[in-house]
Amino acid sequence: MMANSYGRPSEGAELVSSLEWMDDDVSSPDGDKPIKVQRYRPGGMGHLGRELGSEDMEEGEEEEEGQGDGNAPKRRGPKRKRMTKARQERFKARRVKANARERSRMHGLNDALENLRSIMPCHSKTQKLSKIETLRLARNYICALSEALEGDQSTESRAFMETLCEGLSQPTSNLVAGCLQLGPGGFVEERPEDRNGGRGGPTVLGGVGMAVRPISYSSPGLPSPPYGTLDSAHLLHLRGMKGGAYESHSPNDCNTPPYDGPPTPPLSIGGNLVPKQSSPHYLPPHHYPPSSMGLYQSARYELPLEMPYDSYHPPHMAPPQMGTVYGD
DNA sequence: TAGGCCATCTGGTCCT
DNA sequence: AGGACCAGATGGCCTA
Repeated sequence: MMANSYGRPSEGAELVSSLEWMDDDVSSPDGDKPIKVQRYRPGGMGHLGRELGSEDMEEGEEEEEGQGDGNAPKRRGPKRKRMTKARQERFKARRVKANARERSRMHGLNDALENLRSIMPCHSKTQKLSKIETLRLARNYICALSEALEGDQSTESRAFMETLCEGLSQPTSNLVAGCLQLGPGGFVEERPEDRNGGRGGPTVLGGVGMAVRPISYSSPGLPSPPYGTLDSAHLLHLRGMKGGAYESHSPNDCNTPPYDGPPTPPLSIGGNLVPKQSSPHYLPPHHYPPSSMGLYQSARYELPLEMPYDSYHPPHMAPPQMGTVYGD
């Protein structure tokens, strides 16, 4: 079997699946026309001569009407046409073409998704956002920019970051936080507490108008990383709470249902991956709760990093510097 | 080994 | 009839 770069079956793999199926006729609620229900039996190889359904019967074989299990209800609906060799071939060809079209369609969809990724504020070629996270982030990005345009918030504000992180998984939130902190054009100013070994994040000055620091706060009752601070993504757990500050009432507003997954650590900074050990604040992956494996997968990549490890501090580490960096 | 993500195949439905 | 779109199912890959 041919395999593409993902190790998946590709061209030429048509008509091969591991499904064995049977047709059942079930009356629709109005009892009018029957609904064909396929019951899958995974793993069987007996499908190989059957994947074309009843149309793949031996030439000249009549439909199984009245055959087989005598207790089985008679098939309703129009009698199927006899399957000739020519029909078999046409059916196969049609299926092969349909598969190719479907592949092509999905590739187009993926290309569009890749284009979307490329304009996301934390686009990274080494740490690819999953499809669902790309869509969530895109939505948040639009909302955040809209609010910024309306003058409600600055792109440097904490609110902007919060909007951006709404509904995202913790790793993605951290990725966004990291990228906005150390994004292109920005530079990191080492603060005194950093030099003294204190816990503090980098301060971003200048840049592209997105110098945003993730929020750091204590949160009783919520799972928290060992270092005792949380970034803005943890606010998401409060958003869905009844009467909470982030409760959403309108499907049209920019609130996003909270992401229910457990918190996970930062993995990327400035579009690159966090080094596995070099940062004094780096927490090895096995210390994290298992979630959002998609981004973990990217941890196998070993960067390249654009900044020295020593200057990196996970977003969690940045204590609030209200009034210093934020726009609000 | 479990769980997340993904590509692919497939049949159904709708539309032209 | 055929194409586009969709959702379900499946298996591969990867990481913890």
